[in-house]
Amino acid sequence: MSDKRQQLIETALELFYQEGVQSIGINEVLKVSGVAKKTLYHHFTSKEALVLATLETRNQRFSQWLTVQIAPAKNNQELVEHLFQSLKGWFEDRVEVLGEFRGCFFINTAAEFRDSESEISRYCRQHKSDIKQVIRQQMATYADQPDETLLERICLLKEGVITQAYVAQDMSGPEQAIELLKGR
Amino acid sequence: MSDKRQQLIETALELFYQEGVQSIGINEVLKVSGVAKKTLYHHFTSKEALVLATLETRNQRFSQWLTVQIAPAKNNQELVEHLFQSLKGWFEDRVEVLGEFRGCFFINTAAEFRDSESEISRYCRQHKSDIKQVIRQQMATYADQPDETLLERICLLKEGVITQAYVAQDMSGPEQAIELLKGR
DNA sequence: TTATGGGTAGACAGGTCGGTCTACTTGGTC
DNA sequence: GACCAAGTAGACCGACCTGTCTACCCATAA
Repeated sequence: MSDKRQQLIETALELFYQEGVQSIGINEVLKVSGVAKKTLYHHFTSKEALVLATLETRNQRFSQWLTVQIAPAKNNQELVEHLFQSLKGWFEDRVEVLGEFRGCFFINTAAEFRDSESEISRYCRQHKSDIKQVIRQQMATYADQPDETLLERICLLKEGVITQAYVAQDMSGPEQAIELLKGR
Repeated sequence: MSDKRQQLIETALELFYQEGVQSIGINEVLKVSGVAKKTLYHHFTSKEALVLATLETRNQRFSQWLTVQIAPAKNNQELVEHLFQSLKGWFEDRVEVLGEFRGCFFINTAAEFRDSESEISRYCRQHKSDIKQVIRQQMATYADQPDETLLERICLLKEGVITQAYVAQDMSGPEQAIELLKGR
């Protein structure tokens, strides 16, 4: 992948995540990245293609980060602890690779593109199942049969804590989720 | 309130909720409502003022609907049951007053307006505490001291089930939330 | 040297955006 | 009838949007 292509994606991802895909036009991406318009259209057929590339980059980055965060977990209790404490670190801007917390890029982007059959919405949906798979795979490192019920609950609470942190500016979700899952 | 003002809010709310605030320009609101532009600016100083009016209308509508749905609850277990089954009905388009399900208008709008200090974001935040109060008040009808921990958990799971229903198109959240809260 | 690929600045096009304004109509009240 | 409030159609404005295109440059490989 070329330097310019990467530079465009990085710049666009940062701007889109902070401000919103529809709030940032391609001229702003070009101005901030210092790349020429023709170069942008050399690498991407449209703004949508650029948006999808930012989603893919974010997906890989988030998946990798989470994979590392939960890797030490040797049982379900540790998994829950690692996962939600990691999310808390994200909300509190302690994860540089994920940028200043502005909620979940995928939730936000799905909100901006309401047509659930659009490629962008479908990609956001895919991200959610990708993350579920990341968690399931970690469960599989210490259990023959991952606890599917627990997995469902973790994913449900994950959406809850993220949304609450962003919309309500309430960062207490992770501790609550940990306590709640201890009850089972 | 005048007929035209009400007509503008209703039309804008429907369009904004289905498509997104930034995806619908005022010219589209005018075309669909059949109201003249000068009339719109007679009633609202700006598009933002119209957006805030739609948020208020939605807030009242959702609060009222939820109040009615959970009114029969005589204990925490019933409250949880009524609340989450009501949400499920919403997701499955069984609540006409809330329109075709497109997630939470407040979550979506907060995603479209990323500046958390904007009036719009602050209103979305306010909505979340208003709904929390609706639930707390219902708890107070059958308990001297509402269970604040349960209330927190309900709100957390409420965000989770809504987000998951919208982004992941997974409507199984409410049953999971009910089971999870039974464990406490 | 030539060809190719990647890149530059930025003008241009057609369209939409939010908001302002002209000129006029209608209905109700005094 | 005069006045006021609410309303109409829609032109206009400046700004911004996405995408196309001209004319040109630079580096590398053959």
